[in-house]
Amino acid sequence: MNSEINLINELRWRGMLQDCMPGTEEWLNKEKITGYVGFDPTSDSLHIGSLVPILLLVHLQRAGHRPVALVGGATGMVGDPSGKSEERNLLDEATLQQNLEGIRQQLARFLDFSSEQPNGALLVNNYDWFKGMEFLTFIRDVGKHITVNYMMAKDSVKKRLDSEQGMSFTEFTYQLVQGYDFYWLCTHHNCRLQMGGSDQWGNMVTGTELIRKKGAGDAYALTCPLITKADGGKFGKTEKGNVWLDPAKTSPYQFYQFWLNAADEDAEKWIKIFTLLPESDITTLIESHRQQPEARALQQRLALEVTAFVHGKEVLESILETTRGFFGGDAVNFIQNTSPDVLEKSGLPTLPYAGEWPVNVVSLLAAAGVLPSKGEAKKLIQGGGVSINEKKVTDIQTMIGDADLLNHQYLLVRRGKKHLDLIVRQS
RNA sequence: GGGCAGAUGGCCGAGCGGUUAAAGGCGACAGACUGUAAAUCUGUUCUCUCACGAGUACGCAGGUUCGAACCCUGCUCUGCCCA
Repeated sequence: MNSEINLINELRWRGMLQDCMPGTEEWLNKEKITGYVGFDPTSDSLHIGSLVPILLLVHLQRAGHRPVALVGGATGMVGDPSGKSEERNLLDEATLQQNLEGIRQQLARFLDFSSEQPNGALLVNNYDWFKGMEFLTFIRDVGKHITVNYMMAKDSVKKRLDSEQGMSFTEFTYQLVQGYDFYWLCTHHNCRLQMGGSDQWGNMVTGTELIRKKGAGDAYALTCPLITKADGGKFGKTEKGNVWLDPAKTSPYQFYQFWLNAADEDAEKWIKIFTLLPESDITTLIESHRQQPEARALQQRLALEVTAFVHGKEVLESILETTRGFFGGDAVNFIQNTSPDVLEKSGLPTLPYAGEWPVNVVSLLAAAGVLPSKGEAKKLIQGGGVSINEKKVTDIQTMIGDADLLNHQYLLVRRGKKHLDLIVRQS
């Protein structure tokens, strides 16, 4: 815990500061404060996109301030229109509960929640203060302070008002609901800072406005840029969908691969944002990477740090070993000389197969689940995209039998260049 | 309650009686080139089939026709406008 860290400077050089309200920096330097970030319980796991707000809290705590993580049990029932072109579906209460629990557990990894710390983290759920709230109370105590004119001026609202889709009253009200969160935290925990992605700016400002109007004093807001990819694609997506923090949803091996595959340009930005490495180390890394981009030192370090941060050092070890084995040299040889234990722990996708034997490649790939159907398997093979045990399969008639098994049970299937699956034969 | 517009493949968006498994774009996957990069070029992209082929599909349900995503009827949903 280093209370000498200047939060704003720290965020600034890392490229994590998009905007902050005037006076925020002076105020942060003057005293130890409490700040919060809200998380959306739309799924039972956080994904790497939410890693950014998590890191905002981590930096906050490292700078000696108290971080509060708010899970939106109430707001999740409403749905934030920011950045959404369509009205959102409402979640039912049971799903929401389950999602909250999942998120709660994940957050505990990254923040120090111990109550002995003067700046120990706090986890709150806005459902707790909204569940007893009555409609009349809300419109009298909250709605009265903010004009509709003010609310309509927000980008998120304006955009939807102009669209054909329109916007429901529920979503329109969202900024007030979130604003009240801020007010509640301000009055109950003296929390006067809200942080979040830049799409949250409007909502956050409404909160500070509400706090001021209700006579609770000054409050501040700080946003961080949304993470982008150099090629314009969506950050945090792979062909399998979102990259999750939950190892059951995205295996640590895939997680590691995601970062390792970062484009050069992205890697430079991401290593500042997603790791806690000091500035001097990062400068050196970037420098050496520019000298020798093909060494991929930057991507490797990025993948290593983030994987260790999310999944722990132990898991990382086996991933590194597996990755070296598979991409470094002789993958077939590697499998033959590696204990099943290591292979498994790395989270390399293993697929059991217990069907007919010997078997046609196409049937095998479909049956084992490497590819969704025989048709797919065939197309890929014909396109030259499949190899088994590092030998390209050229003929869809190829038969696979005992002679092909590694260690009497494994088949290494490579789809494209970098998708590996291990088929395990069950006899 | 009244008027208007609309509902097409993962998304956007053409089609408006046969040659439409449905143009084009985006996205996605693969190949070549590379550094497990980016950019570029090429191929694939409803399901099943080695293939010939077959089966499903254009909001839902019926109908007219030799033949319908396209025409008719009813319904559902969405948006806009009026009361």
